[in-house]
Amino acid sequence: MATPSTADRTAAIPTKLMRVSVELFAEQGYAQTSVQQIVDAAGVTKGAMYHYFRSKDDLLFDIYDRLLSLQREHLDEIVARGESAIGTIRAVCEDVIETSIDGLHDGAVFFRSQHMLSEKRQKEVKRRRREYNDAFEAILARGQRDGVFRSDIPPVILIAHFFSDVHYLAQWYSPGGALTKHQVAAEITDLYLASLQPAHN
Amino acid sequence: MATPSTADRTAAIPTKLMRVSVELFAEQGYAQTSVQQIVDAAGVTKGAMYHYFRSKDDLLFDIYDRLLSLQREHLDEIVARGESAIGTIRAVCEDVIETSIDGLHDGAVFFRSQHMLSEKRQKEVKRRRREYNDAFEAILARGQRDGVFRSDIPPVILIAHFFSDVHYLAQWYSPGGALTKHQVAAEITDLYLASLQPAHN
DNA sequence: ATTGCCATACCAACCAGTCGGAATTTCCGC
DNA sequence: GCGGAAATTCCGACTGGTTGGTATGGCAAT
Repeated sequence: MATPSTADRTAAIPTKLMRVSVELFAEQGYAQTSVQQIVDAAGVTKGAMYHYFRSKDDLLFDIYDRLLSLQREHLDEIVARGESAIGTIRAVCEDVIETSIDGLHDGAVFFRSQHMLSEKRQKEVKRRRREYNDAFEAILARGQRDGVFRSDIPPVILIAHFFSDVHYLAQWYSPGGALTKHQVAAEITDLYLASLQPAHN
Repeated sequence: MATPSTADRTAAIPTKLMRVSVELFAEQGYAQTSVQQIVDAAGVTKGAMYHYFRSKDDLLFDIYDRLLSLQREHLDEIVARGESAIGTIRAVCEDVIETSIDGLHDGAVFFRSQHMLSEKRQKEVKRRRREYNDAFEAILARGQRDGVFRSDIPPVILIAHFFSDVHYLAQWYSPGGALTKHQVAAEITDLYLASLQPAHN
């Protein structure tokens, strides 16, 4: 049959809604995007949307949930490899950047629309981000014990110095440009690792 | 007299409105802040606000205008000193960070609410930011010619690597914490300069 | 016939911006 | 320095339009 099965259809609509809403949120911002726009762009009606999502807020939170889960998953996998501190940091750094480029839209929404979430969900997002931070800090600390990372700068600054690049990506990187994501990931990682080196005497 | 002079009064209300609106925008976001909230917090009414500002948009743009002008001014002053490329970059870097910390609220609004501005004003903001970028890039290029900065990484990445830290500041830095702004400025600048160093052989 | 899926019509809430006018200050001729 | 007209500053009720969310009902499948 030409028509998709029921299971495909019911799965297709929520997916379509999420894809479309991310794009619109990234382009226009969460507040500037009306539910009507979303459902129009997705080719359905409000009835369908409110059947699958309890609120517009849910649509936004799902973006966060997806990204947070994905990054956490990747981090755990890389740490589990048991490489050296430098190797681990390099792998994490490159992976996060490439992943962020793959989902540039998500990233843009992520960093701009936190305060649009309900108090409760903001807390949730913060908690999971802190978890990620802590895991990252642990790798840094290991490198410092091993003497391969500088210890003269507070960890909080070292961490911020890394995440700032990831945040900023959506502000300047354009997939159509001259730089491939692998290049960007490798080069930013290089810069970061260079700044982590202990002072040479 | 106990009552302030006329000149003070007429200047006081727009100033108060701007101060209050920055705080509210930073806390709740531009879209989530109603004009009513702003005027209530400022202790005036809508009539007063719409007497001094043509729209809510104006209130937001003024924040951008102020910050953009200030930063540009500082940059020009530092470049005019005619120091070495390294010295200039260091001074610019430290100054931008300290200035950003002084106006953390402004920064938070700045980086989150660009898309709330009218198309025209977004263009204007972009233009002025690009001007700043170009001036910054010129300093980098000079350092590369002098051989004190690495040349194996595209300037656009070098620039992004710097601005990302400034952007991210409002996300993690808290003025009440253990770190002074001078410390933070000096240490982030250190990290940046370390990553700029040519590969040692 | 009952249940999940979705369209259409509708609503109550809210919000940026307006408007007529009141209060106050500034200006100016004398 | 004074009287009053003109201009400025500010008030607050009101409006047109939009929005997130709901209620009702039809349709298809089990």
